[in-house]
Amino acid sequence: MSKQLKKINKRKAIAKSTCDLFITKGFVNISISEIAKVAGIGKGTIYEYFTNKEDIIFELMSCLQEDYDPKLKESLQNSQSINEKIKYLFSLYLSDHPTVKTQRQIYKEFLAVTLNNPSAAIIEYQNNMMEKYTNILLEIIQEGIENNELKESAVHFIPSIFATMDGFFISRKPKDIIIEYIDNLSNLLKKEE
Amino acid sequence: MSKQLKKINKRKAIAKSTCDLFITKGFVNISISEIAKVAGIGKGTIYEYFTNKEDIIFELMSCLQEDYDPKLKESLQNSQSINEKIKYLFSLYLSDHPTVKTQRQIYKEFLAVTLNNPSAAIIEYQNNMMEKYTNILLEIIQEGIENNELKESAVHFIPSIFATMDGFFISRKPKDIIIEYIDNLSNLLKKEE
Amino acid sequence: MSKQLKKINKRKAIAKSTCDLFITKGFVNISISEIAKVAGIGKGTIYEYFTNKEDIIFELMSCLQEDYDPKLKESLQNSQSINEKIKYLFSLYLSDHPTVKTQRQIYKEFLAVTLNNPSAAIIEYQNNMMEKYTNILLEIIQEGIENNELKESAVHFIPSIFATMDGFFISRKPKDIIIEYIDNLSNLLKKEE
Amino acid sequence: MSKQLKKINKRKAIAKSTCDLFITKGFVNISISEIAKVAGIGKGTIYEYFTNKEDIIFELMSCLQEDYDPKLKESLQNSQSINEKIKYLFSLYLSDHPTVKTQRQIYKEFLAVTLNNPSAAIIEYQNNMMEKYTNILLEIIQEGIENNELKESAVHFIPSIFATMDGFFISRKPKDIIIEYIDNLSNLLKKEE
DNA sequence: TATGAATGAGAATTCATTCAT
DNA sequence: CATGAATGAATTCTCATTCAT
Repeated sequence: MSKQLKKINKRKAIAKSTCDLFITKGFVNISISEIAKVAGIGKGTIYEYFTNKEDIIFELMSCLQEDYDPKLKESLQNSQSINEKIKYLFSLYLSDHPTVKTQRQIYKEFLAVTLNNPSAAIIEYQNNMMEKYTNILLEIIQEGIENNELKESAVHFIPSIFATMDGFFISRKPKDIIIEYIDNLSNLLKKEE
Repeated sequence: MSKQLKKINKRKAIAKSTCDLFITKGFVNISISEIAKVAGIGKGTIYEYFTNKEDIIFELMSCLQEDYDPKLKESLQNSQSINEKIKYLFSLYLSDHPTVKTQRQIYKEFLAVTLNNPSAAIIEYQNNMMEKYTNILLEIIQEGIENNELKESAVHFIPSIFATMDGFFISRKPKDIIIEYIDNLSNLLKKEE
Repeated sequence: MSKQLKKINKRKAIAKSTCDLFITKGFVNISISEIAKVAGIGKGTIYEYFTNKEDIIFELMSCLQEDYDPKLKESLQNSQSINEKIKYLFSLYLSDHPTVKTQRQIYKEFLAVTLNNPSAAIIEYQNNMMEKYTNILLEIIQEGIENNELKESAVHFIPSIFATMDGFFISRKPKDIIIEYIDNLSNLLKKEE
Repeated sequence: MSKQLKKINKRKAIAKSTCDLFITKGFVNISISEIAKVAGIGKGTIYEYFTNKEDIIFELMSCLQEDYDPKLKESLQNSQSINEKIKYLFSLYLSDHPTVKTQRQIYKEFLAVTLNNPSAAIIEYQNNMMEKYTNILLEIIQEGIENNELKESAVHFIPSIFATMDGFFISRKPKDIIIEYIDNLSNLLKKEE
């Protein structure tokens, strides 16, 4: 393994080891000392791999996506219906699977950080992430339109859907409200025959 | 003026005086010392009127709503169409009026605080606020249904619309995206003839 | 009632009203605000009657003695044996009577203050108090010697007995240890026949 | 020197460096800033070695005992008579040696802290300390009994003697009073022939 | 490369006391 | 007389970051 790869892997390992801590105490209430402790390394070593505290949660977000995305891709490929695909795409907001719940909580911490310190880098990161998932949704919906399952206007709702998810999410709406919303929107966008 | 009223008014005055500071630097980056300075009072005096820093932004939110709500009510009463009413209701997210822009930025700070410290009190405050505006939207939409302007299913989208607004908001989507969304949704919910 | 007497009485009343507070929280953990609150007066008014916080606990000590001393005197007069008299004299350290327990706890707070801030005035106050009770003990013991109940050397132990009581007291020794000590010393000082 | 040992030693060094400060101003009147200053370290560094202010005076007490105990042991071993041994045992309360005077004053501060904040940990610490010296006294007295120098009842006075010392101490009784007491008690406990 | 000891600026909060009403 | 609003100095403690080893 090259030196650089080794460094990248350690960076990932450190970030992942902080996961529980972020969830339990929340980003703002965690100190570098605590992070170093759970990572099993020295305080100074943190700064060999990260430029600052925020850098860590971004890496963590990336790691979680690295885990999440292939699974998502697979789920999407195995899905038959549009409905099913959408359900998988939004599993971050809905799933009760422990792994996903963890990812969801980290995402909340991430959102809090982006609100507290909206630096250019953060905004870009956030936009890229949003774009990635939006594109996936776009593909699903376009497929639905091509299959005559969805109205053409469905495409206009793509940018809003993730916004709605985030909105439900930050106001802590229960899962069933979210599902209801997806169902209602699906009905509305379904091609009537 | 009674003593108690005087105290309430001063509390409001202090909260309002911090408005610019919250917008410029953001809640987390402000110290009590700075707040006391812009309020023109001693550090200790802050604690005569507020139990802690968060208390201040809640009071500020309340003050802004106290100013905002009567204007909103008036605007709604003077509006003829449903579209217009909805536009007014969402003006917090859209208006370029300096006062509203200020309110919008404070709302963002407020959201950040709710994400950082989701205490029971905060969640309740947030829920009450959400409920208030949701009820207004409900009235507007029910009126539209009664007037045969909207589909009955429109009522199902009420809980999601504020979520969508918040979602657009926290991901810093530009105004026109938001307007586009409202228009698209309006079209979809419009009763077809 | 003369103006001055009125003032003195109010001073006493304020001091007494703080009694529970001192016991519950301890002198160092109490603020003037709290004192004013339980006294049912304004914060500023405290300074009309006391020069500072310590002044209050001294007044309180005095008040408690004013209540305690006549009762003690009466008990001593009604006692037949020396043993009984000594028991009454040390009731501050021993009694389970609620009133006395209160006095005991206040005495502990008082001791803490004298250790923290051994000003000349405090030391004098403490010495006077000690002298008063020492003299009572002296009388009791001299009576015992005259009655041929006690050895003459008993008189030498007078200064030490209160010290021993205080020592047991500050190291929180249980009541039975203290009683045992008194019994042992009594035996030792008893005139052998 | 191992890292841990280094840390322990620095902890001791810091505690010892504060000694004069505690004596001059008293525990309650000292700030962490002052402590850091006399220790020649940064304010934050204090918290690398101590959990709080009280922790420092406990460490200081321990350090002084570490110095005191071997000397005491030696003195006791070199002593011939019981009287002499007792005198050494109580030297903390009596000696005019500068080192011991310092230890005495720190002990007073320690007592003040125990009265102000009678936490479980403090009480335990205090009890252990008391037990240690009580056991030494017990050995001395038992030896005296075995040698037929002391009455058997002498053993009953062991628990009280340190209490008496502390009592004399906190009411600032002069040395000769304390010596007189020891002499009187010795006489009383001496086996009569 | 890894470390953790050292730090001092800065945080929130408290509080005895004053003084205008 | 009584008050309580106002205060700012002072307090304890935190923490991201640096740097010598």
